[in-house]
Amino acid sequence: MSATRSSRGNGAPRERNSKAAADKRRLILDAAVRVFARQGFHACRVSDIADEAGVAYGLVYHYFGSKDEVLDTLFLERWQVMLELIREVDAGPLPVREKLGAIASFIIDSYRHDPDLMKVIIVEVTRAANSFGDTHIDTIREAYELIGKIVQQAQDEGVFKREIEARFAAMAFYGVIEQLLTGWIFDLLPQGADEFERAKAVVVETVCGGLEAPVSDRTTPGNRLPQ
Amino acid sequence: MSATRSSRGNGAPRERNSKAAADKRRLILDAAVRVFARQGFHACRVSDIADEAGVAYGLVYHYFGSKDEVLDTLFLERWQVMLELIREVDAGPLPVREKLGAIASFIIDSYRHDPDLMKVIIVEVTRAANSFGDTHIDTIREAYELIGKIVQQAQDEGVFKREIEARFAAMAFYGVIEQLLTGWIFDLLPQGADEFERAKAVVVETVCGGLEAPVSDRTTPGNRLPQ
DNA sequence: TGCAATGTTGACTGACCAGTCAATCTATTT
DNA sequence: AAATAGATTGACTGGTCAGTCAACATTGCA
Repeated sequence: MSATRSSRGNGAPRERNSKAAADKRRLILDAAVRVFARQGFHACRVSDIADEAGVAYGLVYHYFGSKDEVLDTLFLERWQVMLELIREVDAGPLPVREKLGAIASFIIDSYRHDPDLMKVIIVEVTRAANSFGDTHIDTIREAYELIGKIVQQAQDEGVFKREIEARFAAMAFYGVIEQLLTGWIFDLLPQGADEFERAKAVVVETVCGGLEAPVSDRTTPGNRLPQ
Repeated sequence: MSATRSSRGNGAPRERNSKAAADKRRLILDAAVRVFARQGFHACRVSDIADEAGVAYGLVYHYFGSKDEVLDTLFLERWQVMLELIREVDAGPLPVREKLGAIASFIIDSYRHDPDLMKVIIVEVTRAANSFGDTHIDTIREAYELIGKIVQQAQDEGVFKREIEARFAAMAFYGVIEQLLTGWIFDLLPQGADEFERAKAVVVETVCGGLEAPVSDRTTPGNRLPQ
């Protein structure tokens, strides 16, 4: 399965018909999201994707080097956007609580906006050791590390207590979010605009509540990170 | 893939050679854990399991109805033990923090004792919507609900604040644990006896810290659950 | 000793499906 | 209008693998 990864890095043809071509490519990607979400990556056939997109079987291979590459593309496309968001938040001047709140909001809104895509990313990539998770491990790790950096800074400022290692705290934070999405994906938690908003509050309340230092410690600024 | 689920519910032959037969069965199960952990359920062949166990291909089908049934068995075997532990803890008289601590300890110790098995359960079942996760959803849900019950009780006692719904809190708690295991599985977090112990503290600190009510609210006992 | 009954073997089959490719179509350029 | 290049089609192939089965082995009992 994971043998034939990629081969034609580009995917999208250049000039000329590029507009129409890009549209077809997107059509296939969107169809793939639906099919992967409905049947799972392993259980679906490439022909299911083609059928869902209303194109011929071979066209999938015109735009993508392999079935794997379709999923890779979907994952990277979304994860890069998320990494960018986290980097921006990290660089900004907000207090930790709001930084983490912004990240939680982004991920939960991603789910609200396209639950199928997030389902596919979580189910087929983020948790899939031995297959896609392993392939993209460095990309995934980067998110954890950026969150860890935010926690670290809060610890340096004395807002978060130091007893809990930043790495651990970052995993905890991300874990809570992903588990909430998992709850929605498996239909274990009710969904809806209200629920999503409340979930955002839960993430921040729960995790930050447990990480914050007693008010006294707000002294000792410690050494901030160079940048 | 998920078509031929079960057919011979028993699996273990009865009397007579039952001792030796049970051993062979276990031999196959243990081999399957290693193979599933190493290659993943989808990527491995039944012959890999047979080879790893040092038995003939056909013997796997003597003890199990299908490849799926092997994984089902591994999952259920472990999950039932966990459910029992949670039920005991729930019924006991400990304060919430210790109840949740005991659950976190159990899961983390399960990983320490048999990381391959926990890897398989998390990667192939717990997060696998559309395949095994879907099949076992009710069994999985039960764990979340039992944890929710513990949180609920703490809220009734005024130890945990009521703003965060028990269901959410339970998911958050479990999510933190599973994400830590995921960190170890993907080699994103260092492992070792010390790390595991610290992780237990992190889970309880982080989540309970965020859920506990300010000391004042310890009044209003509210209505306890009937039992 | 002989006869069930269960344990064990591995070659074989039938279905399935990712990926290929030669042919056809469409648009753009000159 | 002819030429070129990319877009689109879908039948076909080659390999893979879950599951079957008929034969052989071992065990316990009568």
